[in-house]
Amino acid sequence: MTLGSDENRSPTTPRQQPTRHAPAKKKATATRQSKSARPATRDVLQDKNNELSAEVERLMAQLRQAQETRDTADKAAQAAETARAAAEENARGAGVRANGSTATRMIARPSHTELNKGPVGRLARAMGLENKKSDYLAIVFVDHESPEWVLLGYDIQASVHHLCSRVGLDFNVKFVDQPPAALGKLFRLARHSHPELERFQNDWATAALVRQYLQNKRKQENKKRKAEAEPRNRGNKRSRFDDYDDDEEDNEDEDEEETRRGSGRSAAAASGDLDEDIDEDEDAASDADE
DNA sequence: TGTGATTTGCACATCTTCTG
DNA sequence: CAGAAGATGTGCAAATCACA
Repeated sequence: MTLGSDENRSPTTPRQQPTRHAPAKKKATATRQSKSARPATRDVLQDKNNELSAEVERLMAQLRQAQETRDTADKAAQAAETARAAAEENARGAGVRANGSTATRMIARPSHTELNKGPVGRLARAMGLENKKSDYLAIVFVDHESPEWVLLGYDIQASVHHLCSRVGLDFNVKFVDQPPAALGKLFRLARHSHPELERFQNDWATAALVRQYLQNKRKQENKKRKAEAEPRNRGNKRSRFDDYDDDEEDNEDEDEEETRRGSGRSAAAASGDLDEDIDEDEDAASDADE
């Protein structure tokens, strides 16, 4: 669609010869205009219309070009990603073969139903570690050639738990509400610490560990809070006239809660050296990734 | 487009394991 | 042995999917 074009004109309408100063269309429309219409205004509007048409054409061309550029870039990125994945897979395969362990294959996330099947050890089983409790629960020393890497001597689970606080996850917040940046950082660090975690598509195993950990943490927090509230509520029956004090205490509780949350959040983020550690880890991880 | 089935994530309760 | 920490079972709500 082009504004001001002649496309919509009836084919029966004879095209008038354009003059140098007054285009045919203008003349044709002018004859149909009422006498009260001002020719000067019409000309200005028509000029404006033509200008806008040209602008639209220009922007459409720009858009087409941008889309083409983007498509090309997308294709290039996709090709690069494929090549990178293939190279990683090769390297990993070579490493595994060198260690004499089993061949690597990506482990897809099991469905909820699948995960819930069976008596115990759902997560470990889903991760393929049901027979390797040593990997899942006991200590696995990672190859630590990089001296700045500090997560040594932790098992997968402990590493993930440790990373939860290190990246500053808020234990009062649900998994889905955790900042994506923090989770991304956690996944990256976990993969760097335990390369076997790379086998799990989209870090679902790490996510499951984090989810479970957060759940238990919240449970413990709630339990603590209940326990704290219990003795105060018990034997503390008040009359209706104590409303004022009640409110004040409620406020105190809220302040306490806020402080607790704040300290919880800042426990990981507030200490400067911890942040530095995380940054260093991140750098190390990204270096390693590259 | 409405509806039933399935999946997913969560809270809560309970059990198991570990630790001092 | 008690308490802490982690794992699991159950039920619920919301999201998603498949189908008439």
